[in-house]
Amino acid sequence: MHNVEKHKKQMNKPARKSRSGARGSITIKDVARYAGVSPMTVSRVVNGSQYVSDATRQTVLQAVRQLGYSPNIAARNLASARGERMGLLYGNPSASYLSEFLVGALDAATRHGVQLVLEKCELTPAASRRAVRRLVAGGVVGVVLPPPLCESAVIRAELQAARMQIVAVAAGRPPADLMCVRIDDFAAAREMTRYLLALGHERLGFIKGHPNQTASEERWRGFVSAVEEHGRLPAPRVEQGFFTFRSGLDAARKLLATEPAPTAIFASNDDMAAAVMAEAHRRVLEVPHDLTVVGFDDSLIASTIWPGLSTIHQPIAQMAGEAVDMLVTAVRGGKRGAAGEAPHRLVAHELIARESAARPKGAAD
Amino acid sequence: MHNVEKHKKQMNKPARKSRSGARGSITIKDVARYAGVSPMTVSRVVNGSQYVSDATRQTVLQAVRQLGYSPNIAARNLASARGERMGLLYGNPSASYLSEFLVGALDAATRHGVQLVLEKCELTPAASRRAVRRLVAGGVVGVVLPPPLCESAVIRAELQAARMQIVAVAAGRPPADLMCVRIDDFAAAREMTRYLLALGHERLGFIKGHPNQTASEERWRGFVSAVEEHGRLPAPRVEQGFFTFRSGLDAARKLLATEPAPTAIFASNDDMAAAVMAEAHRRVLEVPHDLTVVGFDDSLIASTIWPGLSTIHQPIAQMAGEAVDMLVTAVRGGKRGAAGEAPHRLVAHELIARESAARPKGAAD
DNA sequence: CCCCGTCTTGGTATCGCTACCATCCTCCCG
DNA sequence: CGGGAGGATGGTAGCGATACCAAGACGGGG
Repeated sequence: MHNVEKHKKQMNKPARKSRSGARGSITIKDVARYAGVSPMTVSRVVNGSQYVSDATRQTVLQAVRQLGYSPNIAARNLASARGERMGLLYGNPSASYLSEFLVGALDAATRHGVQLVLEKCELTPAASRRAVRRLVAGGVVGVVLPPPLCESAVIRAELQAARMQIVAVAAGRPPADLMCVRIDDFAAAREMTRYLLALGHERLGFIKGHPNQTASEERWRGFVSAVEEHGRLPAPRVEQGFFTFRSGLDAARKLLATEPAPTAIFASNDDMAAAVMAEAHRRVLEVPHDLTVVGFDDSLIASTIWPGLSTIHQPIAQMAGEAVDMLVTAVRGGKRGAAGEAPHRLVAHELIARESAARPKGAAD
Repeated sequence: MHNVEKHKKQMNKPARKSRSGARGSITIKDVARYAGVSPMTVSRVVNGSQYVSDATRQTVLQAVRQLGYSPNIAARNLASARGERMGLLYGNPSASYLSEFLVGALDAATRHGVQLVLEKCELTPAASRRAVRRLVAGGVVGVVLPPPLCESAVIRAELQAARMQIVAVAAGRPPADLMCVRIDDFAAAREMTRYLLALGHERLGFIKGHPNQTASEERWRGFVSAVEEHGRLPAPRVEQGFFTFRSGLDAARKLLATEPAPTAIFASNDDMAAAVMAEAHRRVLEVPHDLTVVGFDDSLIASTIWPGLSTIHQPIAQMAGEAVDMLVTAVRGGKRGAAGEAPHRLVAHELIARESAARPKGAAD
């Protein structure tokens, strides 16, 4: 209070609010008038400039609060040449993935004041071309590429031809010249496998992911790595899957038909893990008592079904947000970096232990 | 071509593109200069005004295409007082629901040039209050309310106190004074039940939805209605569920333990239906040969699992889009309609027949 | 042949904000 | 005690588009 008076910044108290634009909303000028400063100062306060005295800042902040001022993004974007459009090209990842992804991306977009444009795209070259054309027509300057689209060389080529900035998300093993946000699929799969081994499982089954995604191979490598570092195990049973429930069902059928059957099955994603659980039930095997099942992704189904699936969690929303951050930086910085290294960001995954994993039946308790 | 020359609109062909703002992008003025018309005319063409001659329109359109012009949304919003912020308050609907919802909402938002602000909110009064406060602080003027939040009187009250426009989506039986987009849960459930009856099922089981959602009751009423209109059936078995997989599992256990067991079970949503299938498998019942299972919502899980779940599809993205349309209309039209009837929009649902439903075992083929 | 209404088109003034520069004040150092 | 560095503030000029009004062009009725 003292500060305020000393600095002669007193609140004017005009009875009527918002009389300026007649458009109803409060503008920066209203706040300026109310706080007895210039619009520029208000702008500085709102944007966190250091060149404002504390006293003034407080006065302005109070005025903002009292008037319920919120800056007009359109004007702000216009004046500061922000508000670029960013594209989000999505294929058909699982809906739960997309959902979280959207939340994260949209949040970051709002924070940066950029607009997010969604575009759906099949994996065919023709569809890619069409999608990219639509993005270009929409004035999009950068694109976020969630899986599985980030694996498509065609789409990347199309986008690069259109001189778009690209950030791939969650590609297993991305090219070095592509900006990318991802988890370490290798380390995560290794960690999960170690977890199974630590529980005492020795007869392991593994269901691989779709061969056209590099993440599949990374997860497989992680599994193998843990098995090898443990040593002295019977050779694990392996089946090829394609990330779908159906393919998981087929794989599970084969794995459980072998004799002796695995005591733990690690599926490369949750959909397939859920299928393993379904097949186990049909064979009247209790999960986790008779069979341990774990997945990867922590997708919706993992926590929907019962017992809950132990799996690897990716902070999808956070990753999407960082991808947008990265894109904004790249676009604003204008860093068409000399074709060399592009920024890669590795975020932490997390092993979520739910009810689907336990010690094998024979094990000492 | 003749038209063009007659009207003296010839393309100037300045070699260099985009020289104005040095900000890189092409502005309306560039196009105007290139096409030899005034910026206003370009604006009219781009916005589809009727007061432009065909010849001029063509010239301008070509200029737009050649220059790759795309209007600056920020400027447009600023000049035309658009670009309002709309909120999307989401609780924890299934992720797949949210995902589709976001896609539809975001698309509509982009179309209208409004910004979409996401806000997560638990169902407690405190959390609601906080969420609403954040929305207000964010300058949001209208809110879309997907289920289950649209059922919360607390949230509605909070929002109304903040003088927000509200559109509820998919509330089963919404108050008349609330703008709303939904399907006819009653009719849909009746249709599904008739479908089961038409297949020849007579011993039916039904799992109710969460009692705090009006949609649950509507679906139940639809089921009852179809059963009654058919007449002469053994009384259906009914269990209370809560829309979760776990609750479906419990309900299924009870339903399948009765003697004689139902030949068809209608769960009030897909998660519970999936649980019924899981429980059936554990009892070594083949779906659909030994038991028919149907759900409601066509959520992700319905098409993920095998056999695929027959269910009721809601056009979620479309509904979200219409909700945003409605909100924009309400906000721009300033229709604080006299507390009476608010617009309700009923969209068509669709019965999706997948593999989980078939004639009962005993039935003549 | 004039006048007026309708179709087209162009100017001008913002919209709300920030970039940029000018200014003024304060305080420190020689 | 003067000069200068740098903090704090204000003024001005747009950003790129549309709203609104004014003004030509054109054709038909009196």
